Amino acid sequence: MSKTFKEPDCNQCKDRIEVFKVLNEEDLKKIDKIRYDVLFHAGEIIFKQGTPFTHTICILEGLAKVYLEAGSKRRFILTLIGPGEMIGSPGMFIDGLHHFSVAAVDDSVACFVQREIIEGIISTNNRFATELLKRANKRDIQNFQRFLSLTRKQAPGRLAETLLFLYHEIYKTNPFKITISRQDLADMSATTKENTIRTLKIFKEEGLISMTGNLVTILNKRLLQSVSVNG
Amino acid sequence: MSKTFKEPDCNQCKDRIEVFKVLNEEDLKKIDKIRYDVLFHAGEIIFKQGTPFTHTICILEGLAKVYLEAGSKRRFILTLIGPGEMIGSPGMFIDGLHHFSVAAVDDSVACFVQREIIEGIISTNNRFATELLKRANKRDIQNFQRFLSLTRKQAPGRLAETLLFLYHEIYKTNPFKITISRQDLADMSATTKENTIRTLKIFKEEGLISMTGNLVTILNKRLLQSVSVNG
DNA sequence: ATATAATATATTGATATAAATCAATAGATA
DNA sequence: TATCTATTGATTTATATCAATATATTATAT
Repeated sequence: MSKTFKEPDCNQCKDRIEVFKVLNEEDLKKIDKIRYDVLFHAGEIIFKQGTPFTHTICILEGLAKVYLEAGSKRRFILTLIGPGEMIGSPGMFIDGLHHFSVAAVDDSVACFVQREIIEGIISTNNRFATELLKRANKRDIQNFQRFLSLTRKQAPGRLAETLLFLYHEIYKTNPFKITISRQDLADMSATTKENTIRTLKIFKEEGLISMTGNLVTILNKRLLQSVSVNG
Repeated sequence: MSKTFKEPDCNQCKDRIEVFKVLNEEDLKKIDKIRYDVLFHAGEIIFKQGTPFTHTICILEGLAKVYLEAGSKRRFILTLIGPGEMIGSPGMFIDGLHHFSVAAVDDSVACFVQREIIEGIISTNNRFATELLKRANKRDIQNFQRFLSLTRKQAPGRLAETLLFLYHEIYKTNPFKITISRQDLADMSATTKENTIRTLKIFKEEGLISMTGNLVTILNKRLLQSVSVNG
């Protein structure tokens, strides 16, 4: 963790972060007053699972991974988050703890807002509460998809899904240069790094993708999608 | 689906359903006015995934399973629900569709409340909205646990978890007579019925449980818990 | 700045194993 | 009697694990 600074104002985020669109002048002022930005270097931890949940964050620049850990074993990456999303914590209203860890993948700037401020707005601005409920529902639906992926698909299907997610949701260009490691790809696809590498090789041999170093090109999106869907 | 009737009033549910505790007189009146009960026989479907989400339900009597389906393949049981919980749908505020199916396991009575009424209360009673957010967070935390179970534990660990869930959350006595099938046990543990039966046999041989027909006795809870935790 | 050492990440191969699948039979329920 | 659920056995297979090497990245010293 390094530099603490403060510059972009909240109106920018009102435009680009879905749940903030319903905030009024007053709400934004409350946030703007106490918010601050922190620069994280690639690899640094932003939130640690199990620690007190004191602030929500928004990634203003860069990319972060949100993941579950348990014991010393394997990690499970819930999602990657770039600019445009607020990261709260399911610990809000429950035990006041973080239930996942968040780490910077690229050098990233995160905006910190005290949890109490957000809770206050929830209790006074009903549209905001409703917006958060909507977001929770979206997350539920995504989680359901994830359950089906984990129980019905085999590893190649899940890896194909991960690659399409990276293309559609994160890097948005083709080809794209991944900044996450092979281990991260594995942790997103619920498999091992060895298996991931082997499967990527097969994808290359079958002409689904090309991949040199960290530059990925999706060559046959239709087929990749078919692998993703049919498992 | 059979008999439509109406008798118990909402005050009973205000006491026993967490999210209803914050409802005021007026809210309860709105609900009481339009609610109705339906008796479902064991095996009958209450909600079908993909159909319009028109009513929330509460199970007043009996037991229901909430599950995901995809294609003709395997099902994934998200949870079992008895009296004391409201079943909404993540389709609320999103696409107005059900994203899971619900079926009666035992003969069950379900109370139906029009979705619009619930949505109306959300928009006027902030405490209710907050209560639902809290519930969404709880669900998130449970989902995280589930993700870890699916990715880190092997089948015996997940089955042990299922048995303990049945004991702690559903039947609450020991021994308990399960009303769900072996296939259901498998669908809760993300494995096959054959594997489930074989693993139950091992649990019996190792003195963790005894099981004759559908009567389950947890003999060594400590060890069963250890299997559940360590996978 | 450049070379070299040290460390982390990526890759390939060989092996072990949990668990799915297929198949047949037994038992329970309608 | 017929149909659905449960059980046991044999076989296959996806994938984890272990082990070794290669490549890339970072740190350190000259």
